[in-house]
Amino acid sequence: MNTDVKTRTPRERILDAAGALFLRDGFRAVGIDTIIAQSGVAKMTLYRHFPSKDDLIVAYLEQSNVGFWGWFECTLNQATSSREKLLALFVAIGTMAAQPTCFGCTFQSAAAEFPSLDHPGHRTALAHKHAVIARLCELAESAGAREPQVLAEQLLLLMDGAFIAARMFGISSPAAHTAAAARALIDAQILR
Amino acid sequence: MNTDVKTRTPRERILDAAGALFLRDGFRAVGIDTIIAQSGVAKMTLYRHFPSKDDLIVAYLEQSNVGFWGWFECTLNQATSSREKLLALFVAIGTMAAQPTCFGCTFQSAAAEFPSLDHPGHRTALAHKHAVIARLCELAESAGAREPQVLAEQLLLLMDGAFIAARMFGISSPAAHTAAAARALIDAQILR
DNA sequence: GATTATAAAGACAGGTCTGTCTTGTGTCAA
DNA sequence: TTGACACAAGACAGACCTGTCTTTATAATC
Repeated sequence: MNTDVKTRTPRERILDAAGALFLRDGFRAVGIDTIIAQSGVAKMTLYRHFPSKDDLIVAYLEQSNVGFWGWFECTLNQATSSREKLLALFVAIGTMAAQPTCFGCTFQSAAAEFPSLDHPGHRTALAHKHAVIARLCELAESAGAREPQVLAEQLLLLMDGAFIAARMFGISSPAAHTAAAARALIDAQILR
Repeated sequence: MNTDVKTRTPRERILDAAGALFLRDGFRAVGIDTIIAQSGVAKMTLYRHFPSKDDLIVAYLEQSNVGFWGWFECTLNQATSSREKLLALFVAIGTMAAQPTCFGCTFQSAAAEFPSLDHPGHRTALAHKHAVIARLCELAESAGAREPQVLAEQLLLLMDGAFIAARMFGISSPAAHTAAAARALIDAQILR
């Protein structure tokens, strides 16, 4: 990552610093002062780009969403058939979530820390999860699942279980068995 | 629930009020003042029973743990064979987690809000999850699973996925498909 | 009845949080 | 050159947080 103060705009530095801190420590636990110290930016600069902390949180979640889909589609592209794409995805999720350095899913954290469905952070996180279900449903349907929507939602449960395990367990995380579990769910829905 | 101030000790009232608030709003979001207002107890009374907020959080988690195991074993007792016990358990989890009134798993929230493995709240929550895995492993072994530990950890992923879905989604939660997913995981490990 | 323990009510201190304001500096464009 | 703008640095206000202290009332025990 390019950390040069000169070649990166204040907005980028703020979002990167806030993201790393939010992901690691949580949204409520990280204060504005910590973010400006970490990003080397003045407080007024932060509040010019993001009128409130909630606005910063939403902007960070939207940036994370973009990054997520880049990783997601890149992982799918490592396989050819839809079925193999799903399997490859959950191999990647399991591998990532089983590493002790993984902090879990930031959208889960946002929804958990801001339980109200009206909170902009919760709404952004929920929209992300709905989009994931929709994309998994496309893949499930293309792979010939009997009930694509059901398989998609089952796989989301598994994916989110792996991410929360990544946050709870350090080493020896149950997330190591994500891929095998996904294969069982897929095999139960798609005849080979 | 008995809400009579007279027939319940201050300690019980504190734990019940704190539990409801922690579960609904999160640990950091709920302040001591809110807890004492909700439980109708003086601040010094709270601090006499629980020297710090962290102590209160741990006491609440331990009480939740006891309640969880009561519900858990009671649910298992509705079936006879180990295999049917597992199925009944995940039917119950799915039903509960799909209701909009479900706030998810408080141990997940504790671990997510206190990411440090050293934090007493995180440690208590993690111990709970390890105990769940151990109990699921017993059941899986008794049910004849090829790899009981693997099945137990896969089922925990599913269970935690259902709980986080309960917290993220209001209505139309993917948790509705928990039971079917559990059945697929169990069928893949246990020959009928 | 006297003593002791427990609890209610609330003031208080010290810290942290978000968000605003001021001041000074550098940069770019007209 | 000059005006407009973005930014750094930091003081500041007001709210909220945890935890302590004091005062008063009540209940149990000797």
